[in-house]
Parts: sequence; structure tokens; C-alpha cells
Amino acid sequence: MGRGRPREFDEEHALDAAIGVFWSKGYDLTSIADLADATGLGPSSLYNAFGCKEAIFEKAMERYVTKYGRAFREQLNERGPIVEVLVAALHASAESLANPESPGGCAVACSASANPGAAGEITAEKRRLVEEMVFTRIIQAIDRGEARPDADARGAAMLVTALLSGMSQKSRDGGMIEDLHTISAAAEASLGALLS
Amino acid sequence: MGRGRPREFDEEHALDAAIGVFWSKGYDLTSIADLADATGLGPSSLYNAFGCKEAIFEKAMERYVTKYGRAFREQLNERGPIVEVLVAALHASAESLANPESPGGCAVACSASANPGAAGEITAEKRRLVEEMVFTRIIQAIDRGEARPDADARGAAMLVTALLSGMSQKSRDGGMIEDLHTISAAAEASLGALLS
DNA sequence: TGTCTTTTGGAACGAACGCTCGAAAATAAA
DNA sequence: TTTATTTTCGAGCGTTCGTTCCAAAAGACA
Repeated sequence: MGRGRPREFDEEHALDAAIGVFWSKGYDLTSIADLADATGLGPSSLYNAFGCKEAIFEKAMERYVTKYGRAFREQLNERGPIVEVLVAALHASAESLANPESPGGCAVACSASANPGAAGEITAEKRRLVEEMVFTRIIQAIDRGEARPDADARGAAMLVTALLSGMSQKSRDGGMIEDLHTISAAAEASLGALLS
Repeated sequence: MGRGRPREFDEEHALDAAIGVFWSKGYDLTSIADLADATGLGPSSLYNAFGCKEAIFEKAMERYVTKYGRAFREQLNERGPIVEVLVAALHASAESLANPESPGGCAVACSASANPGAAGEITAEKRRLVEEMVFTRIIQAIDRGEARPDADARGAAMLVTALLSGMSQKSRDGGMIEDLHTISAAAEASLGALLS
């Protein structure tokens, strides 16, 4: 198959290690040396495999959303009353965001939120996609007759994503998991007012 | 008075310039050279006046909250039904966060949110203070009989701060001011459920 | 077996970082 | 006027940054 010397590492394993570093230190404070240490690879291997630091970050964030966004996504795609579905998705996120075995919070929310360059744009785009995902799910609920025909789908989607951001920040700031569940539960009334 | 050569610059003017840089580029990506350019001072003057980069940031953030948090604080301390007061404070923040003459969002929320060191802790502490401020205001409302005696003051305070974080993030991500007002208005139902 | 291609490890690149230093400048006190 | 103290300016300190280069290594093909 491949003609030259075979890779000695698994790309996804390396990305998992990179996720951990970016997640805990943020993009700007993560050096190539940090990534080399965490992955066990040399700088040459990293550059040969990914191209540049921003590309490593992009691949890492893509893998991050598929791995750590799964719980939220699955809850969101459950059937049932839309308000309860959204609240359940928030509760699922609360568990992810406050997982004691992780750096805390959401990597997409915090690892490059101040970065005005490409890294910041990578995460901003992922955040926009989450809002679209929620919006689409609400539209689906309206089509199914599970929400008011004149429901404010956009407003509800924005509310959910704003709360996700806020919950991530709170977790980063030392907030406990019960706090995140409190916030999730509190959303029900507003979502109900907007949608049903 | 002072014995040596007098300062040629105004400390608060310098901090205003520093705020702008930290706000738009974030703490980590802001270099001393950036601050020197923005303030018009040499590195020596900065270090002589403030001590180190983290100290400049700390002073800048302190000035930031007094200047740019004023609208929120004033609305919060208005008299009136607590839910309406909180919602009005959110709307006031929406105006600040989306001010087109600023870098957008809240500097305390985004300029060091990923930083695991002193800079991150400086902003985290400010964020905790906001929640305490909101909490205290709600307790006051309860004491005045303007909220249910068994109102969930902590939950409501957490909800408000989570929304502030989320609104800041949304503004940073290109969200428009109407979106922030939509989120602010949506909070009313949940705050009502928690407090009245 | 010998050639080709790719990966690996480590040294090293120029640039930028936070910060410091010494001399000149500017005022207050003696 | 002299002395003491502080600020300013700019060069430059050592370190770290993202990235590149090169030779050795290792399997695929001829």
C-alpha cells in the first residue's frame, strides 16, 4: 500500500492527547513541545501528519465534537415533547461539562474563545453549528405538531446555546455539577414560553 | 510632593488603552509591545508603573468592570419587581456587549477564559463577584417581600450569569444585538418561575 | 538485492516573548 | 546650586515560540 516507512502512531490517539492539552491550557498557551510531550511524537511527526499548529487544533476540535458532543446530540434527537427534549439535552451536557476526569467545561467554548485568528474562527464555527442543530430540531418539532406553529425556534435555539456557553464557563470557574443541573432545569420555563 | 521626575502620562488613560488591547486580542496574545503601542509608553514606563504583565491586566480588568459594568449594575439596583429588574439588567448588558464601538462581548468573559494561570483567575473571580451581586440583590428582594419567600435566589443568580456569559460569547461569534435582546427577554419566564 | 518513498528523531532556525538595565532627563528637597 | 529620586528611552537580556531541515530508519516496489 503506502510506499514509504509506515506510521508508528495512531492519528486518533494523537488527537485524543492533543484534545486534552488544548482543552486544559487553551490554544494560545499550548506549544508544539506540549503536544509532542502529550502525544509522544516528535515535532516532525506532528508537522508531517497535520501540517501546522492550527491544523492540529482543527482536527482535534473536530474529533472533540464527535466524541464529547455525542451525549448532547443523542438527547437532542430523541422523540418527545420538544421542551423536555431540550432540557434533557442540557442536563446531558451538564454531565459532560462537569466530568471530573476532564479539564472541565467545553473545549469548543473555552480553548480559543479570545483568539481573533483562525483558531478562534474554528471554534466559533462549531458553536454556530450547535445553534443550527438545535434550531433544526425545533423546526422538526413544529412540523410534527409538537410545538406551537408560531413558536420562536430561533429564540429558543439561541437560549439553549447561550446556556451551554454559560454552563461551560461556570464549570470552568469551579461551579459544581449540581449548579449546571439547576441551570438546565431552570431553562424549562423559558423554553415552554417560547415553544409551547 | 513626589521626589523624582513626574509622570508624563495618566494611569487611567493608559489602562483604557490596555483594556482595548486585552479585550480584542485576549491576554495571551497581547504582548508588552502591543500595550506599549496602544498606550504610547515604553516598556520601562509600563513596568515601572504596574510591575508586570499580569498586574497590568489586573488593573485593566478592575477598571473595565467599573466602567463597562456600570449599566448592568445600575439597572440591577433599581427598585421594582425583581424579575423585571433582572431582565432589564440583561437588556442593559445586551447593549454593552454588542456596542459596535467596542471589540464585542465582555472582556471579563473572553479575554482570559482559557488561561489556567493568574490571568484566568483574575477574571474568574470577577465573574464570581457578578453572581454574588445578583444573588444579594435577589435576597434583598425577598426581604422586601418582592419575591417568594422560598424563591431560588441562587438558581436565579446562576441563570442570570450563565446568560451573561452566553450572550458575551454570542456577541463575539457575530451575533447581533437583537439576538442578545431576544435571549434577555426569554429569561423572564424562567426567572419568574424561580422567584415569583 | 537495490531503489524509492515516507516517517522519525533531534538539532537548529529566525522571530517574538516578558522583562531588565544603564544612561539621560526632569523635578523636589537640601 | 547641588543632591536625591523618579521616569523615560532604547537597546538588549535569556527564553521560548512555531517551524524547518537533514540524516538515519524502515517498509513497498522493481
